Amino acid sequence: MSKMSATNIQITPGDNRPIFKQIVDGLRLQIASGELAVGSKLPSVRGLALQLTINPNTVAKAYGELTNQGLLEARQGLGLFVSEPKQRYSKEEQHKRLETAVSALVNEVVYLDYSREDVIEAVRQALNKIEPKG
Amino acid sequence: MSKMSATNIQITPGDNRPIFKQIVDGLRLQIASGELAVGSKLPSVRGLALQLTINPNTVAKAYGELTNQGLLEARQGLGLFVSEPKQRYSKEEQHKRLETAVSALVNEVVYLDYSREDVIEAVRQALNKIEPKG
DNA sequence: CTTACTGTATTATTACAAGTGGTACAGTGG
DNA sequence: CCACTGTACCACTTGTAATAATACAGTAAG
Repeated sequence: MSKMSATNIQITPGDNRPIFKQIVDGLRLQIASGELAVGSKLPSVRGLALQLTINPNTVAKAYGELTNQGLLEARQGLGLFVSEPKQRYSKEEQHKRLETAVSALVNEVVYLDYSREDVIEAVRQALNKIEPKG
Repeated sequence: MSKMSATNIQITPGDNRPIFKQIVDGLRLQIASGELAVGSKLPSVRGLALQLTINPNTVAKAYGELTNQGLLEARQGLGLFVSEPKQRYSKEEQHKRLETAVSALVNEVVYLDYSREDVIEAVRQALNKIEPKG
């Protein structure tokens, strides 16, 4: 009963993001949506690397990133666990990140044949998928 | 009367995007908003490089990217001009790009202390800024 | 024709990120 | 002790970003 950690992380070769980034993003979403509950244990660095057939260092890099972000906590010798999310950005930093992310979105879709409402609706649906009670 | 091309492109050192990407994004937005009208001439590769104190090759790379995207057209020996925007993505490609862009946004803001409505409102305002009659 | 401007292409070099591979170490639990 | 954890290195390869220096064909004006 020790193999409770089978996160549905998928590495898609067609993705333009680096592997470690795909892992970070994937886990962030799973944690945000509650699919990965607070306190649950993650697959080991070597285990997930074996499962995804990638290098353990790549997994470690992703885990380290998430640990720095405060989403994971390590218990020495035991493994990594999902921790209580805590806000570590200042008001200004948060605003800047929101603006940057929004600008990136607008830049991407500005020449797509979608109306403003189409884009906004897509954002709304994506947000609703993540945390039904956000 | 030949110096009509003073695009307000700015290279911010704090930006995590590469220089050529900043130029591409900046020009895309200026063209989309009409700030750079169709048919207007762009600063020369060497001129803009001098103005931004960057390498001409970097400007050429950005211009080449925009030309590939169909936003610019070169008239041999004369310079680059903003061309009529033409859609070159399939329905599926457009949908994929929208979804990818939206996912990236959601990933960025999911742990920021903003409500769904806050995020959507930020997107709406950013879209309104771009093309008032989109 | 000459000169000076356009975009474009090529080659070289430097710097850095991403990924793989291997090794090592401290802490934990059987 | 032994097998498992995360973490930290080091070396190597690959690809991208940026700078630098040329070179070439087309255009316009003198």
